[in-house]
Amino acid sequence: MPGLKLKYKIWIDNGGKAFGDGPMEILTRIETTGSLKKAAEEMGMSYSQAWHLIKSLEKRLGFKLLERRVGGRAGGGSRITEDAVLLMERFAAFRDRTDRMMQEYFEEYFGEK
Amino acid sequence: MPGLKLKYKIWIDNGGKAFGDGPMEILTRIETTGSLKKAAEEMGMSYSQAWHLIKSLEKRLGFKLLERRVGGRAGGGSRITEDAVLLMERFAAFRDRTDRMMQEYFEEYFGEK
DNA sequence: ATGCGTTATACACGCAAAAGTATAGCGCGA
DNA sequence: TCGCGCTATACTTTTGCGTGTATAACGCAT
Repeated sequence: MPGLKLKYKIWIDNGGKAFGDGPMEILTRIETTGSLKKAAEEMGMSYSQAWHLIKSLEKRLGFKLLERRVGGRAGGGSRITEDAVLLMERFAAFRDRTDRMMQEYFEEYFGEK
Repeated sequence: MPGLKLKYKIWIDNGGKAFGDGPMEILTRIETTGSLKKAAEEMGMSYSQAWHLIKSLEKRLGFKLLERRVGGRAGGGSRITEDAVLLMERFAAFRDRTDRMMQEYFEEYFGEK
């Protein structure tokens, strides 16, 4: 069976998607740009979509991911909360570890050789 | 973070989904019913959807999953091939092993305790 | 030879989810 | 006090996919 590859999606759930790789990327970009709008643009997604995403995540997680600032010279901006940082660290560690294991197992069961 | 659960989807890919839990269930039901139509009905999916699914899987896998019989007393029927049996066994073993590992790791990183 | 139940396949439809559009509010700095 | 750029949110549009419908072929049994 040549060419077959393993693919998978992992997410944290609480009555719907509460966190995953997509949110991870958005939060990372908010961290560097200081703005939800800029983060969305970088990822080629609409601001409203990104906003709805963050909103639903916060609702399902039960805590805030962003500290918002509205108005001001630069119009405002957003920064990620301490809770968000903690969640991102945990998720990244979990995801990296499972990824290594999965690839190893997959090779074992479906590898060429 | 109470109530948070791990969810994930795993599939084998070759330019699109080539195998996963859905196909696994269909094939299992074909095995017991001897019919793609009956298997689809049991799962509450339309025959055309089930047929398209099997067709695309076979195309991506590069081998046949079903031995079809058209016509005859009972109208015909389908049985799964030896290749399909082998694939199902491997996938089930892989999936069960990864599932145990993932739950264990998730508890480690996100467990209450 | 006729009917029945299955496989085979094309085609049209509906609906829910995703994406875009529009509009309002905010607050600092010029 | 005016404008700019961001957050906030409702509303509209689109699109992809699941689903149903229709039609044909097949072959065994009666």
